[in-house]
Parts: sequence; structure tokens; C-alpha cells
Amino acid sequence: MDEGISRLPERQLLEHRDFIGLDYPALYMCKPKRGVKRDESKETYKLPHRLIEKKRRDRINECIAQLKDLLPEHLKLTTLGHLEKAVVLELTLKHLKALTALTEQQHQKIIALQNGERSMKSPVQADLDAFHSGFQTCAKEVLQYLSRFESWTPREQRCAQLLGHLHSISSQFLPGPQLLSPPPGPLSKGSSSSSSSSPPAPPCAP
DNA sequence: ATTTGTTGGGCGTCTCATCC
DNA sequence: GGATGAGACGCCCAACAAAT
Repeated sequence: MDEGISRLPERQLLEHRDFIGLDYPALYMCKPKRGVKRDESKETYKLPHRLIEKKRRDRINECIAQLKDLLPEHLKLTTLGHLEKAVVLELTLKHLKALTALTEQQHQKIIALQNGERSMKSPVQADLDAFHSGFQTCAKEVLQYLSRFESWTPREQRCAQLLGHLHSISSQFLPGPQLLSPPPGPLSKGSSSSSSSSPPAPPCAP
């Protein structure tokens, strides 16, 4: 029996290593010898197949779990209820598209700067963009804080209400033409957002 | 009721032994 | 050395069971 295992090619040795500790006879790891009809080997084939399939499912689940970990908290909070696999994949797709768009946007900015078009954009619009960005960052921080330290769960109605409120406020800034008078006072958390000096501090607490 | 895990089986591809 | 057939392997899917 061990002879059979020791003669297995490298890929199968790796799988055998994975099976160590599982309680079924090592017989099941051995390929049926060539010339052995499938009928005779079928029963010995079944158990490895189960384990191989389990390993495959584990790989899938592990990847989904990693994707879940990589998702930003504010995205996770947009879903009410726990994150099922399909939702994780949907959010990942959404996030990836957003990142791609952002990358493209940054790329265009770089090109514009290189072409000396910096003055094309009005200072007012630039400030609004920066303000909007700051608002988004701050809203994200609020949601993370409430989730982590105040034990808010996405299921709660107040959480959904807050999300809705933040979205509606945020969308007011999107059209751009109207200039909002910035609320006074610096952002208390501040260190990350203090790097940009021009944008006004967004409203942070509900 | 919905989601998740398990299992058996089918299918396509690859590898290897055998034959010519 | 190339053709061929048998078997291994990985992937996918459907059906069912268990968990939530």
C-alpha cells in the first residue's frame, strides 16, 4: 500500500499530504492500477472523489472569504443582513468596477495635468469635488465607528435610515453648480483628511 | 423558506501502455 | 514513432440533506 503511494506522481503526493490525518484507509489514495477495470475500482474511487470535491469547495469558499475580507467596510454595511456568497461576489464586482473607474479618472487627471489643462477646471468645481470626497470619507468613518464601537448592525432600521440620509445628502453635492457654504469647524478625526487643505470639513455626526 | 454542504455521476482532457 | 484505447483526473451539475 505504501509502495503504491510512494510511486504516485508529484501532484498526487501533494494530495496525499493533504489527506494526512483524515481517517480512512490509505488504500483509497492509490490510483487503481492500469488494467484494473473500472467496476472493480469504483468503490475505491468514491472516497477520494468526495475528498477532492470537498477540497474544491474549500478552495472556493476560501477565496470568497478572502474577497469578503478585502471589501471595504462601508460596502459591507450597504447590505442588510449577513453577507452571503452571492452578495460577496456582487459587492466585489461593484467595488472592482468602482476602482477601475477611479483608476481611469486618475489617469485622465494625470493626462490633463501633463497637457497643462489644470486651469480648465474652475476652482469652485475643484473645491466641490474635494468636499464631496471628504464627505464620503467621513461618512464611511461614521459607519465604521457605529458598527465597531456602537454595535450597530446593518439589520437595524436606524442604520438603513442613516445610510439613506447620507446618500441623499451626498447626492446634493453631486450636481455641482450650487456652492454650499461649508460648515464651520475642523473634522475631529482629522489626520487623514487634513492633508487636503482646500475642502471644507463635511458634516460628520448624525 | 432559504442557504449551505454533501454526494454521485457525467463529461472533457490528459497520460500512459500497447499495438502496428 | 504514431495511432489507439483505457483509465485518471478535475470540473461541473443536480439532487438531496442539514443548518439557519
